Amino acid sequence: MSGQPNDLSGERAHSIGELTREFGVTARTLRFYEERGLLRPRRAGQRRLYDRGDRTRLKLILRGRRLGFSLDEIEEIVSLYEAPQGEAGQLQLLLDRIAERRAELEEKRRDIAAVLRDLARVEAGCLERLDELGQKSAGTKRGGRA
Amino acid sequence: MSGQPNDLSGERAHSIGELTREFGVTARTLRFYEERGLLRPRRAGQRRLYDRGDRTRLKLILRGRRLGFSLDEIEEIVSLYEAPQGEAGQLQLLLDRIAERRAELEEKRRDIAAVLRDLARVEAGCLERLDELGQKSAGTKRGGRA
DNA sequence: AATGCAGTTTACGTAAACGTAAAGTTTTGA
DNA sequence: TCAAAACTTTACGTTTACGTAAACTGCATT
Repeated sequence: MSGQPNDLSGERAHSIGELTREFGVTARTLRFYEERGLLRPRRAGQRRLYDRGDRTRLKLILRGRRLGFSLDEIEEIVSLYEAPQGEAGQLQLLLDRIAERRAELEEKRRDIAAVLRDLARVEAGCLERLDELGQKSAGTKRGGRA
Repeated sequence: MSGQPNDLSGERAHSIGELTREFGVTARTLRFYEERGLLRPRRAGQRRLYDRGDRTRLKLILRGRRLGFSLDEIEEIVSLYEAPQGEAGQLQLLLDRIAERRAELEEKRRDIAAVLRDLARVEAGCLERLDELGQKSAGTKRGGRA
């Protein structure tokens, strides 16, 4: 019903070229991530085939990249999502790591808020100044406020 | 009243060593930022002296760094804060650049929210699982729920 | 006078994250 | 069928953001 013989996922897999277009990354980048162990597409002969899971992972990777995490950190974060159903000790460790990451993310969030606030300030100054200029230019044309 | 002869700022300037301790960066980093034009401490002979303005700039730089901006981008962002009081065309350009940066920052913000949401999910799963384990262990000790 | 500390310049080294080129294979459309 | 397009591996190159080492200077102790 869904196409290829061993289409277990119920969805069509994608070639590397399709991925590059969809996500705006180069093939080199995708191969590099695979080399680093961040992606593990299956193969059809030599060719790589990316299924839904691979695409999900890629999204996570790029998200981390935009936030300035290193690939090592991204690997750690992504691994948190796919953590094994360990016993109590493992689970506690996992919770600890989650807490650490959360703290970092919240720092980043504060940083963003600060920059946005500063930008808003500069913008306000700009607008004010523009307004002044508008007044003056209007005055020049029409003879001023008197 | 405030100390040194040419203390125009009304505050004491800091040596490079003090800065490294205060901000947790190496002296190499500070010199590198200066080489890149991101910082311009004044000098007392050879020695660098960092005043309040330099420290403010450094804070901005490190903030940008934590958010994953390149030093080039950081330079651009910081320069927005200290933009000249240009004429209308300049001001409009400035507003455009502010808008661009704001868009990026808001994407980052969404990314952060997404990661935090995912982490919360994993955490919830962990806690649930821990709870189950607690139940079982209690059961083992006390003979179970019946 | 000697030592040590904090700072300086100069310069080569390095890790991360890819870019780029070469050379070969496989798929696909005319 | 056959050439272009898409993909493969291998390998060296490049940029960014510093690290690290060497050699020098000035100042404060001992």
